Amino acid sequence: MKIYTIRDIAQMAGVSVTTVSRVLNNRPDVSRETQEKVRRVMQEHHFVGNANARGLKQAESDLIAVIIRGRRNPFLNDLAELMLQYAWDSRAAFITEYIDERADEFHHALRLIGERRITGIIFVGSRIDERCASLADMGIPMVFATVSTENTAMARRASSVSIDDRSMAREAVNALLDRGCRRIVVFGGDREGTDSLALRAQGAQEALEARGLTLDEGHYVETRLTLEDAYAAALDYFRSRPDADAAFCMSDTAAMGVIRALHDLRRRVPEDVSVLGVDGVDVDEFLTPRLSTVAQPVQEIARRSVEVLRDMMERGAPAQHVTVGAELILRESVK
Amino acid sequence: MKIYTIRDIAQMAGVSVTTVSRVLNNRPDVSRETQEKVRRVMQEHHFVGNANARGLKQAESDLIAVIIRGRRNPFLNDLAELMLQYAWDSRAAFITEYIDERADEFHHALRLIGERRITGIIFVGSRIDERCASLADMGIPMVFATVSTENTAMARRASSVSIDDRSMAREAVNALLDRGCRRIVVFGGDREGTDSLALRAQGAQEALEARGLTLDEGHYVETRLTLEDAYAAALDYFRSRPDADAAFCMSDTAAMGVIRALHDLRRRVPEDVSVLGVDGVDVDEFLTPRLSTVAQPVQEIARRSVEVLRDMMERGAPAQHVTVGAELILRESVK
DNA sequence: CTGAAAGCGCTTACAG
DNA sequence: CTGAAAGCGCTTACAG
Repeated sequence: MKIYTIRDIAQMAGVSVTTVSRVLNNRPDVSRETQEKVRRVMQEHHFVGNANARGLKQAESDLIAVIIRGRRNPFLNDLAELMLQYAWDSRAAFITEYIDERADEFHHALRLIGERRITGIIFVGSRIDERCASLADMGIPMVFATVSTENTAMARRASSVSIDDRSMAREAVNALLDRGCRRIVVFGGDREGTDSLALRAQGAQEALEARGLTLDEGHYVETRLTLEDAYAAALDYFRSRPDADAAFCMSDTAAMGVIRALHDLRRRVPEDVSVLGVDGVDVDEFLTPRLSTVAQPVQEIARRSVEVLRDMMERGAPAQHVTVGAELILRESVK
Repeated sequence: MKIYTIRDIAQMAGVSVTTVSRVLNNRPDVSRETQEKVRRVMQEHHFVGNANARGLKQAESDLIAVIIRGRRNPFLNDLAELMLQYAWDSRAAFITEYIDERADEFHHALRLIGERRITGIIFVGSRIDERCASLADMGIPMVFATVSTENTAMARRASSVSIDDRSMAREAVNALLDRGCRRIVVFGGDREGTDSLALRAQGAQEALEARGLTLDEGHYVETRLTLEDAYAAALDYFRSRPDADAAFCMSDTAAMGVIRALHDLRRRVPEDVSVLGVDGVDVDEFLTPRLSTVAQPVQEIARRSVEVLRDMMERGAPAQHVTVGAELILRESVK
């Protein structure tokens, strides 16, 4: 078995490389016989075009990069998977690039632009890095999925598709309050800034304040939203605060860690402490107790992100900010 | 902001493109001053080389593809992640390619060879497709991670790094038998063939037969190893077999589905039914009950896979078959 | 230590 | 409908 080039195929089919290229790209201006002949030869020899050569020459073809923060985040993985599905019928090619949770997305994006000449970017689960605006200035359309850039300096240049994190968090905490919980602890990330986690912290605080309660530091636990870190943070918190009666966790993964910590402290979920997560991943309903969550509409976020990006790429549409609805799903983990 | 080429840099630095290329590739034969000058210009302009052009020309550079079956499998994701870490200090570049669980890996590999001119492949969690041997004939070294090709027709051409699935399964079932379980059900995949799942089925059967028990069809449940399918299969099975006292599941994910089904049927784990999984993913110890498992040594599999592949690529080493040890970890889900 | 030139495998005006 | 030729941005002998 050998790797054939377009030139080999041309020779074997008795046509020019130009013609083979045309067939390869499904151009209409090739006679049916020629087309069939070339196609037959290509198939016989398992011909696959060299993407490097194609990418080098054909700079105007669309190549979209989906940059995903964290290979091990099931929610983001699901989202990326769905995007690729929605992208399937698009003329553009998609490549996925996983970056470390703490990596610099600006740097990675810049590299992909130089190295692979990508022409559009979807950031999945990224932080908001204002430097990315300079990429938009290069004429690279981009959309941030799951986080809103609407109230940032790059609002007019970078699109975003996200839930309304703030009102979602308000609603979530309200649900806990409505069920009689009063001593609510929040497990979240950095409260500064304008990213999803900061907005959720604000929403939670607003809900509490509306009922005359406060979210003082002691009831806001800042942690990475991983199993390990959330578990450790929860163990630590609940040991000193045996009276807490509910936990609002900013990811389902964090909620799992928190629940395990509560079990270890012999506190029952939901009888003693109600636990509510965010994201809505598959595993939620297979846990014991089944995990309550604020489910993000993954399908819709995926679909809209691809649509918005293509609008920008194909029609030169301006940046848009799409807000999609989240759904509060109460299961066994909430009383 | 503009995308600069090596030519732009050469012009700005007052040298030839050849020299810029040399600096870019850290060749020693460039004077220090020239080197610094060029490097400065590159940095100032955020220069990033075009990977297409490089890949087109430099066919002899090493590009390794890690082909992962299933984007949503946490175990395989972890494995891939670790491989990339071990690969970090290697001179070769790695690209990851996720393929659908039921996709044709041969086809994908062939495409990558043609499109990207990859020079080595690691199949992560793949089935054994004998057609892949023809890729080996093209001189593309390959290693199958997590599944052994030792007793297949491609043993001499494709390496593999895996646990001893058969004896591992024997040991797992023995552990259940030792704890007094007698009516053991196995949730696994296709029993035909020589892949990991078939080997595990054999091992389980051997363990039972050694004690005069049999693994007849009724106690072997064939299912996809997903949460949903394992859950449905378990619900179905345990409804008609209320006397089963243990379940050996061929993945931790499947075990989670099985446990949830048992809860729904009001059967206690482990008091009524012990449950044992395979893989050893992070989430296991955060579940309730904590999941017992046969942990695969991910780190070692990742490291050895990269090593074996590099041996083949750099030293032309023949195909090797590495067996790594699995570890039985008994936690709360087993009585 | 440095540069001019050929060429990797394609695509795309351009000409017929 | 078809082909000859230029060129995408690099790397790499080769010559100096």
